[in-house]
Amino acid sequence: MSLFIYNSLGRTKEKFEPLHPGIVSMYVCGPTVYGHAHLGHAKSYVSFDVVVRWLRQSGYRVKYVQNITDVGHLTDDADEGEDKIMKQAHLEKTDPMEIAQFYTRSFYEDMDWLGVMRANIAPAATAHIPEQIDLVERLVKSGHAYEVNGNVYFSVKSFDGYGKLSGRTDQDALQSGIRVGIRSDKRESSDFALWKKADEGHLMKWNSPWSIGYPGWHLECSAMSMKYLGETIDIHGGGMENKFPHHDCEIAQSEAATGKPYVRFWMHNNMVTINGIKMGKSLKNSINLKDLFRETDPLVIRFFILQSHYRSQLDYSETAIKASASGLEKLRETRRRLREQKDGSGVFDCEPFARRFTEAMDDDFNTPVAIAVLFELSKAINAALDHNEGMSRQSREGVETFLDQAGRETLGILNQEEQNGNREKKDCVKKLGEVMLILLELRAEAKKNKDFILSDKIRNLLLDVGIEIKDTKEGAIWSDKSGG
RNA sequence: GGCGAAGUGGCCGAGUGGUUAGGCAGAGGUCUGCAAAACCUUGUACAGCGGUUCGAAUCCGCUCUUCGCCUCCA
Repeated sequence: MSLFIYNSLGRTKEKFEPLHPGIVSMYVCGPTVYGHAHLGHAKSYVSFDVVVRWLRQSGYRVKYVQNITDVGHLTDDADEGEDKIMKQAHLEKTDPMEIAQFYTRSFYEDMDWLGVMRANIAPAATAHIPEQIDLVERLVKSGHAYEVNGNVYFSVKSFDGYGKLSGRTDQDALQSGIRVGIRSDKRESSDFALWKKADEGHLMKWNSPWSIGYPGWHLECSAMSMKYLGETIDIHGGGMENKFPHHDCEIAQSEAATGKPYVRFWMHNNMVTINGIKMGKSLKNSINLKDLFRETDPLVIRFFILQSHYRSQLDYSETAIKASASGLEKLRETRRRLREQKDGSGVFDCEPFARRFTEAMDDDFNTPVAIAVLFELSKAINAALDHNEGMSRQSREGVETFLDQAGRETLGILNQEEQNGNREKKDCVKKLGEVMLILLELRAEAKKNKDFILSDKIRNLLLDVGIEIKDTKEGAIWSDKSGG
């Protein structure tokens, strides 16, 4: 069995083999940190988190780099517009670096809630200015870039195959679409900035051979990807909206500088929409994760995201989230039930499910199908446990191992207990268990005496504080549903 | 205008040339003091119109609609 990945470059699924056997180099475009993360960020980073996890499950050593863009780029490639981080700094009456730091921390906080594992290296653009200057120098020397008035531009004409990723290869057609009358030193309007001279009052600026200024907005990914992963990497991921111009520019400047292929597999994840319209910071319709987490278990959000394919648009609605919450709860319930189950004699083989799960994941990370397999497994497990013979110890352990590997390690959706199990809370949890035993015993006594008013009262009052009691054949069991 | 993606049952959402995706919601049932959970049963879906084919929702063409990119954006 082998892994197939949809490569945006070529638009087909291709068999994945890393450049160096056993080791995968992977770079994913990180966030620009000038505001709190929203649901769109969640979709992107959860999706790539699962990609990394699955590659690791498949036995690869993955070197995963995800940058933090802490330089505010201009809102426009035509030398106009404002620097977003600087703008936010003005708004918050502080300086750009504080803005960047604040929102970087906020970003990681949200990603932690979503169970997104940290990248191996998370380089900041501002910490790699020399590397970026270096790359620009290489391009100037080789004739792919030119300097005018302290600004340096990449000459698109000098690079054959510009636009091959997005399919925008006809530069003349592109030019005609670009509005006229821009004030710029560019030779061609499709040329893009590698280095910009800082205006008066621009706060984030560095010395360079050309001017005191700041790097162009495509540059950091190329420079940092090459520094940490080499000149040719296996996988580069990012949002679809970055195909053009960002990724096409990255390819051009990188390959022009090295003469080698920049990226072997390009992966692009699709957008989150609300009522069919793209969610975006600029559109002011984005759903802030911190707000969302107030009402919804972050892992429900993760599950909701993984229930659709990463290359599909995901339409947000409250009813869709609720449906996901119920679905995930069903899987969690099965996981819990399995854990509390006494040994029986029935034999249960989860191998067919494991095989189908692997097939789904190997088919371009098809998490919706993988999750469907878990639902079918859940049904089969429950049916087996409902049966008088139950499940033998060996069978149960086999199923638990698979569920931990698939649901927890790979998809990251069945790890609630771990999240709740903060060290400092351990003692509390233990005490709660003891207290619950007492309550359940009292309730059992009431039931025995047919005092259903009292037994129901105990159950209802506990439910009010988030503890659910269920009567089963083997007596009452309880679970804490309040912990998120 | 150029480049690209997509239209699936009440909702979300996979997939595919002929055989059940899955989840949520709904209906009926089993179990239960009741509840919850679980299980069983239940849904003649694939935008429209042509064409290819023994057979298409799946391939081709046209039409309609939606969305993304062509300004920063996950």
